[in-house]
Amino acid sequence: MTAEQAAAVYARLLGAYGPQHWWPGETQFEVMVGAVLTQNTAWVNVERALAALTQRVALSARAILDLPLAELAAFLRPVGYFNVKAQRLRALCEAVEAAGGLPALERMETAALRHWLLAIHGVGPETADDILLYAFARPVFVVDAYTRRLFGRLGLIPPDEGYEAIRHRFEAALGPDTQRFNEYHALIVRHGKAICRPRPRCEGCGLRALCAAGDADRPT
DNA sequence: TACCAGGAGAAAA
DNA sequence: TTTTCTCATGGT
Repeated sequence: MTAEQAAAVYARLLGAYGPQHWWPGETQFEVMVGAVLTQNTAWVNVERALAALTQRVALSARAILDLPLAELAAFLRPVGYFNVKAQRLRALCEAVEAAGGLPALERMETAALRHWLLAIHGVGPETADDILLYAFARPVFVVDAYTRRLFGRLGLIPPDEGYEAIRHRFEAALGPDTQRFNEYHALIVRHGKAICRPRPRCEGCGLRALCAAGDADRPT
């Protein structure tokens, strides 16, 4: 994918949907919590769980750690995988507390912070990059299922390429630009929710004219 | 009824 | 090392 292609898709998406002003979280810590809870889950269900949780306790690492695990899981029922996510959220909170809180994390270099995040149980590459970009404003491109689907169909990334390779591809094409990474990923998700669905195949997708050769999964 | 939703980790091959 | 399975509720 060339810089021109990356810029062209971005311009199309921005023109179609306008600025998205992501992430839909009020505070730095809420963004971190939301990143874990939204794993393989629609955001509307994350909002339900967050509303239930914050009605009971303040949204802080300490307050969440003080909740019994079963009670925390009960609040997380709307997001699905609630037993798994209760453990993952607790692991995140433990790590934040052990690190000395958010100010200590803010002072870390991006590579070190990413390494720290990936060492937390339940934080994989996408969740780590969500947190880096949207909670810490670091220039890291987030690759998710929508990104793979759209750019695979456009023929701009190989269908079986790994997470890191795709991330580097975007970062090389766009240059380190936190604001653009933020908006670009939000627009990809918006497009994915609206049009670029798993099936039927992208009918009516406004980006079809950009489709290149070589992807069996792209629209016909 | 079947599929999908802003994944990740464990287990199996 | 790579692939498959499991976790699970809620909406369409």
